[in-house]
Amino acid sequence: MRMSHQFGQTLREAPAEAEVVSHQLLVRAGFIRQLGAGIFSYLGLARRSLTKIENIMREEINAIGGQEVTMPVVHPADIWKETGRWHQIGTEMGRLKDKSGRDMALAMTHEEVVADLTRREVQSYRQLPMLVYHIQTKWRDDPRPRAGLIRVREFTMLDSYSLDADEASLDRQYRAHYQAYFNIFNRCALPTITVKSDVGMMGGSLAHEFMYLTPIGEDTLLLCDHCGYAANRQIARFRKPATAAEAPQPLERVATPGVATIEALAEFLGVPKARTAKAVFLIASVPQGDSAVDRFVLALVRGDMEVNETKLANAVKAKELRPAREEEIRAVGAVPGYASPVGLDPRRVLVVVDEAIPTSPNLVGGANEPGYHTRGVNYGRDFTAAIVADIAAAGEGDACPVCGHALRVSRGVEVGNIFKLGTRYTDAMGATFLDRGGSQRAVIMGSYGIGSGRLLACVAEAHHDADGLAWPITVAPYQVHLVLLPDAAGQAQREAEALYARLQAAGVEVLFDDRDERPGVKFKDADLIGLPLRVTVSERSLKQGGVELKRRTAPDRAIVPLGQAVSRLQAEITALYDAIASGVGPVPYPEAP
RNA sequence: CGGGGCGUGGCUCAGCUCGGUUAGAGCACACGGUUCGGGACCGUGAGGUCGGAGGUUCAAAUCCUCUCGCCCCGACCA
Repeated sequence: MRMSHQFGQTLREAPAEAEVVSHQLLVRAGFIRQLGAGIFSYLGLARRSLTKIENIMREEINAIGGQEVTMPVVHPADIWKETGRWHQIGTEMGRLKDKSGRDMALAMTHEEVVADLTRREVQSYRQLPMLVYHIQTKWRDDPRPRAGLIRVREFTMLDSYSLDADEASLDRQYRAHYQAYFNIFNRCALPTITVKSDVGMMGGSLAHEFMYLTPIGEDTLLLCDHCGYAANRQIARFRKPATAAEAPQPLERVATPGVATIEALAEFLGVPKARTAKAVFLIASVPQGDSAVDRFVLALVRGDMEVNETKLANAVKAKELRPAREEEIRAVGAVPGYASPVGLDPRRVLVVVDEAIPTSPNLVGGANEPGYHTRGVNYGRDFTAAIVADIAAAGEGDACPVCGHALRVSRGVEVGNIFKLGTRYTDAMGATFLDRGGSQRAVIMGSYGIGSGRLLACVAEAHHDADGLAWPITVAPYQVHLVLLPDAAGQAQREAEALYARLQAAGVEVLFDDRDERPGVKFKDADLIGLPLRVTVSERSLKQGGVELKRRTAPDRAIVPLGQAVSRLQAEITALYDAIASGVGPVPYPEAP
């Protein structure tokens, strides 16, 4: 490609709205342009990198038995109504009507389409297992797109769907993806870890997320450096410090004027926070049939802990949780700041307590009366809960649920995830097969996804310096940046043109800077675009005996004779590929629960 | 959706508080010249419904109302 005719120019300054470095650099280097909030065009350079990423995805998924298909971006709403997600999913789904007024949906994901295909195509266990995948556009009307390509509304995703006759077979496909995904990320030179994750709107029984650790990440992760436990904060467990067993004390009302927080309460009464109970009020929207009903929830955790809303939502099977408003709290007879489940009407309040509450005797709770608390509150004797579950949030320094060592908090970007879905979609849509014994059963599904644009952005985050991008060769839009610095005699031009032709003939991917620009501009642009290898042809280099070769990530420059330039570049390219290949290999599958 | 911020040539911004000539600068772009290995210099030039609509006023980029868009912070996801 000749830069003189490259569509899209480099920018000296990034647009003011670009905050994260991958966004700034991808825009400045001419990879992407924004059309609207979370909507981007991908120019030539980005397109080439994305194609490389997607081909890596194809190779790895083909290698575990995947068959590439293409499923539609626009769906009749009917299939989404069949699984109930038409109603369960809110504003995030893009909805439209066709000319006849029929409800249509923009694809957010493709479980419904896969299940529909499956019920048409699969009749027998003899056809299973199968794995279909595609690389296709999705639309999710995210409430808050941000950070360039990290979080967008229209995006392209590799998603694969496994179809199995039994759990053991699903498990094999799940594990195959676990490895294949690491291969994909390793081949893109993006360091990732896996964490156990919430199953969210997908449903299902087991899920892992692949995380690129970075402070700009939106997910909070809990990691154990000792045993390797890793989980998204949404579901992270931890060992809760036990409180000493003691005989139940009688209830005692104490005046605590102006003491409305746990901090203040613990200090006022001189008790540890672990001896207090914290009540949090929320309104849960719980699906019921095609609609949802609001439940008033009192969540109770010990004062030394926080409520984890994802865990709580799962415990009450809510699709949505929001904090209760003050008047809603008063309406059930509780008092903000002095609340307690003791004495509340269980018909109006769904009481959910953390699992640590029943084993923590003689807590201090609110008295449901301004300015008063109650000592000696005991679960079972003074109140009970509709649900007892783990609803407390893990945080920095909490004890690892597996080995007890301190957990560490880190931020990460979710670049991929894998789900064991089970039969949620195939049951709903009647995708069944006849098993060996002749009985009809639902196909068991798994779904697995990687966002290609987000992956590209993460690679940019991981590989750049003060001068610009520095692509790993597997993702770089071109392998070689050929820089021509013209001379008066025209020799450099002739040699550069000849080298450009020979490199192309040899199958080397070259970006040829043939523009009429000053050297400084060309070098700055080369660094900004970040191709792995740079070759300069100039009067100076020719005098020194050939062309100048430089790696983007190293300061050294070498003069290579013209006759050896192609073979030397090929050797460099091979070496760069080999270096990345050496980082690809089997990873252990975490067997621990 | 709640909170905050910003919309002025392709990009970065000034001008707005206190209304008043033809709305400015740098970068980028075109032409001429001098330059030519790390984002050159001089000259000339082109390019702007000041996001949009309505209002106040003799007069609006500037004040008011509405509206659209974008960014950031909190509840969701590849």
